[in-house]
Amino acid sequence: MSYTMVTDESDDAMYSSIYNESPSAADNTGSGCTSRGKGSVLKKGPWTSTEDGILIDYVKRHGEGNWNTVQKHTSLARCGKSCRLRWANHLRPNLKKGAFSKEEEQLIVEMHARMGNKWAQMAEHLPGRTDNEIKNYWNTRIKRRQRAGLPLYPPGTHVEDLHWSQEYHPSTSNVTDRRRHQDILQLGNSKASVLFDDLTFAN
DNA sequence: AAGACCAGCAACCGCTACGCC
DNA sequence: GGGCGTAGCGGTTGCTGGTCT
Repeated sequence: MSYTMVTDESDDAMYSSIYNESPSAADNTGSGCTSRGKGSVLKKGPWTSTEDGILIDYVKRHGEGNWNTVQKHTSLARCGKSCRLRWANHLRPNLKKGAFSKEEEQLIVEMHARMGNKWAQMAEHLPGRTDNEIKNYWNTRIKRRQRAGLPLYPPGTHVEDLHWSQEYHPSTSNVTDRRRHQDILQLGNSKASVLFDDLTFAN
C-alpha cells in the first residue's frame, strides 16, 4: 500500500476546517508550531499539491534552512517545522520511493544492532531514504516479529557489538537512549531459542 | 455487501542541542 | 552565563486503504 497524503484543493478546505479547530493548532505554544504576530492560524494535516509547489518554489529561491521564514515569504500557512519535515521526507530531490531492497533491510538491521534508535544516523548510510521511513519500517518490523514470536535480530547479527563503540558515540547519546536500546535487545533475545526463518528480510 | 480489524504511512508533538545576542 | 529562537531528532498519533470475517 502506498499513498501520498497529498490532497487536492477541494480537500484543502475540508482539512483546514478540521485541523484548524484543533486545540493544539489554536494553542501553538511552546515547542510546537507557532503563529506569531500576524494572528494567522497555521494549517495542519495533510499537504496539498499546491502547498508542495509553493514550498518547492521557496526552496529553489532561498535554499534549504530558514524554515520559519517560509511563512513570511510565501502564502503558506505552515509552520517551519512542518515545512522542514515535508521537504525532508517528500519533496527534496533524490528521494527513493518504494519498498526497501533486501540490501537496505539488512543494513538497517545491522545498523540498529549497533546504534539503536538513531534513525537520522542510519538515514545517512541509506542514500535517498529518510529517518522517518526507516523508523516506520523498523516499528513495523518489530510488531511483525513480535507477532511471529521471532527475535528482533537474526542470528549472526552482531548484537554483541553494542558496546557503544566507533559508530555509536556515547557523547551524543544519553542514558535513556542506552537503556531503551537495551530493553529492545532484551525483547529480541528473549526469543532467541525460536528458530529464525525467512521472515528476516523477506518482510 | 458491509463492518471490523490491521498494516503502513504521513504528520504532529515534545524535547534537546546549538547558535546568537 | 543566561535567555531566546531555530533546527533537528525520536516517539507517538491518527488517517487511509487493504484484508478478513
